[in-house]
Amino acid sequence: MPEGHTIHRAARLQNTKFRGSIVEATSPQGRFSEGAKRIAGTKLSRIHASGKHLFYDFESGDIVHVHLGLFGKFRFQKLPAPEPSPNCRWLMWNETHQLHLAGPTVCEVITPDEMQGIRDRLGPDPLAKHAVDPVDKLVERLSRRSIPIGAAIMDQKVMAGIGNVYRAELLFLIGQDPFTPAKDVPREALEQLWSESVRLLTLGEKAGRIVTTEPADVGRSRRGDIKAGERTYCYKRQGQPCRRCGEPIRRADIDGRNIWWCPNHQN
DNA sequence: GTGTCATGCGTAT
DNA sequence: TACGCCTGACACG
Repeated sequence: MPEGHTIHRAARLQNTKFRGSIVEATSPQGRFSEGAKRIAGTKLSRIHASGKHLFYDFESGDIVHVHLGLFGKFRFQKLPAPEPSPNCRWLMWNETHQLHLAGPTVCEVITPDEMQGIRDRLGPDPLAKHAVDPVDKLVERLSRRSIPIGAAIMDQKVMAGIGNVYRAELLFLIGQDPFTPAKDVPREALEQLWSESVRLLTLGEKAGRIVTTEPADVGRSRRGDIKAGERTYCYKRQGQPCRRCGEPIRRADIDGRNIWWCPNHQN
């Protein structure tokens, strides 16, 4: 389930077991054999995330760059662990734990310069520790663009880490029509967009899942009680009543991806 | 078993 | 706008 929260969570959890240790590595599926051979037996300094990109810094200067794409999945297992699946692209382990990666869009060894290039191309990341003037950057990147705001915030150069679920939920929460041209969205709304994205992705990073609803809106008393099917306001809810006003949620297509919204109070 | 869809993104047309 | 890549879950027969 890879939006930015998943990637930052992976970095945080994997650091607890791998940071500072000598690791071994293979590529059961074969497509990362050269890379695995290169890092095997070396020290992993730290793991960090930018938007949906994960970076594994090795003491040698090599960096493993991973992007999960739509299908990529990690299994983070205590040893002894089951045999890796045949489609495992990258298997990495130390004395106590193993990391099993399957189905990523990207798994490659890069240089620090290449990593910097990737990071430079990303917009502000709501989960970055010290984002500098993020709202100014949003304003700058959107002020001349006539594409719908719903398309713009999926562009990782505008904002890093937002995917299709958070897109729908963020626009719902700030009451913004997804089809408004990006340049016509007032700064005030972009300020809200930023603060809500920080709040929601932080929640998602902690919980390990996307939950955007408030307990009161789904008839519960505590966040911990929110069940599957009650965790979003819009996402995949076409035809169902808006949790805030009862209006049927609508669905449309923006650039080949589904978007859901409440036509009554997103405008 | 087959077909469809999915929380992504780069490249070609 | 379409297609390719990569996997898994689910609906349907």
